[in-house]
Amino acid sequence: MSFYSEQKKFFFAVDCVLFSYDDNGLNVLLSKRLYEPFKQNLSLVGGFVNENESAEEAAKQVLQSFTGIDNIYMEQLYAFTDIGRETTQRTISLAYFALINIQEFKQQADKENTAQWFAIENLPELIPEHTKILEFAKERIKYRAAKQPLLFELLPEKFTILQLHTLYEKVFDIQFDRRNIDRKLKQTNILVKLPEKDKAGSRRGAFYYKLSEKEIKNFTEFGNIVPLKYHLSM
Amino acid sequence: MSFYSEQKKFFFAVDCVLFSYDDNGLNVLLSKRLYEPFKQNLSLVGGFVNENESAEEAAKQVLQSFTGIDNIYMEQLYAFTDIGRETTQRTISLAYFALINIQEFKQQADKENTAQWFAIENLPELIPEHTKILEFAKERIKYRAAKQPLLFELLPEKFTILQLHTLYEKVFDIQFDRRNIDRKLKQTNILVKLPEKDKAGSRRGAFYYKLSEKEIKNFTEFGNIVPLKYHLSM
DNA sequence: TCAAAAGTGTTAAATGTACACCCATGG
DNA sequence: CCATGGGTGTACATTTAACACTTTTGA
Repeated sequence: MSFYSEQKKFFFAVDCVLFSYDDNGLNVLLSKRLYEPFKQNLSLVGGFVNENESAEEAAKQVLQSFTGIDNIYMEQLYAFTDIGRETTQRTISLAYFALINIQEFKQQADKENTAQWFAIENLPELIPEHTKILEFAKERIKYRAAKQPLLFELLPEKFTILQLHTLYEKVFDIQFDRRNIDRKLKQTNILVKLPEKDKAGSRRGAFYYKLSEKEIKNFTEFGNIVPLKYHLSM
Repeated sequence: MSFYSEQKKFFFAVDCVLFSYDDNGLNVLLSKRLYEPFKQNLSLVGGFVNENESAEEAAKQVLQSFTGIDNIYMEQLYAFTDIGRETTQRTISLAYFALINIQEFKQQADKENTAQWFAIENLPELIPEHTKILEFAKERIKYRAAKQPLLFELLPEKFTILQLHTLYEKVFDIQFDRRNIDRKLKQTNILVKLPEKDKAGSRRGAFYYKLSEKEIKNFTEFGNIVPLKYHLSM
């Protein structure tokens, strides 16, 4: 096609901000870069998009290759297209945002063994663009968590209300009144109380809950799990 | 760079959903495609990204070339990367969303004279991907209009409260109680009442308002200009 | 003087938030 | 029996939305 032949072509990559959650709070997966520029530096996990796949497929593939997990929650974040982002070759980067339950993470899936979790409170220096992408991702997780049942992606199947509550506090970096947030969470009806208790935290024990498959289907939005003033707009 | 040389490259285009507003409601600018595939079909205005520009610059350039306007409100919408979107050549498309005051539109800026406004209620058939992009844009305008002072971009500098109110109704396709929305709009303090009146609509005449340069700087969010139930999340 | 649109206030309901006490249990 | 975290309810403040009458003025 003559019209197309006049046009330039670009490298096209995906960068994934993969979050997990543990006692340190939120973590993000970084890996050592295996190629220039910034070879050996830590960076978000990513890869080039191939001819025969969409960016979404490429991102899924990246995540699968680093974690060994197949069906990871993932959404498109933002496209970064500035020139001179990387010094050697101009590359279009499409950022994705993803969440996993860290208990399902399989380190050995990462053949090169270059990937490592870092607490988001204590990150190494990244290339400026990745720092920016991370900022977008931290906004996005707060934005969604306030409105949608998203944070469950970070927890095991069974969890206590306190675990969930604490997760909200870590994500928002704010303390929430236990009585209010617990009640709101329970009122959603997307939680099913299990007969078992987690006895680790107290003598009395706290009941485990899981997501209700049935209710989650019809469920659309939280009525303000977190106080309105902490809601973001995007 | 040997690593890069193994990677595929892609065409990279921007597609812009440019909205304007008049008595017909919201309009979108479409143009006849000058190249295959779908040559002569109507499509969103767009263009390829050049080597020496970011996607944002490319989109600004597209909008400027079709409208003659320089500083157009614009934001990134979503990247569409599916294979087989277009039949001949695989192209990555980054969609942008933009708003103008139709009174500033200069038809003659469009050298090929291929661009035309269409009421969004009455659009011709577009390629499926552009239909999808438009859906994203219609969501986005509602999402933002509910929270941010965005719709002013569609109006002339001076406007009446009724014009603004009607615009909200067209965007959301809902009737809003005049007493509530007018009061909320005025309470924001981002509106300045002008001494002049628009006498076209009534004997009494309705005061013109304009945006307050001063207040708009500090302004962040509407407290629910439109009822909460009409808010979207993205 | 009247028709037609502009302008404005009140109230009831729902929602959000602050707050404190009892419960169950294992040691 | 008591220390520890688990579990729950109430009341007040704020926000939201429904609703209707008065004003202005040109013809």
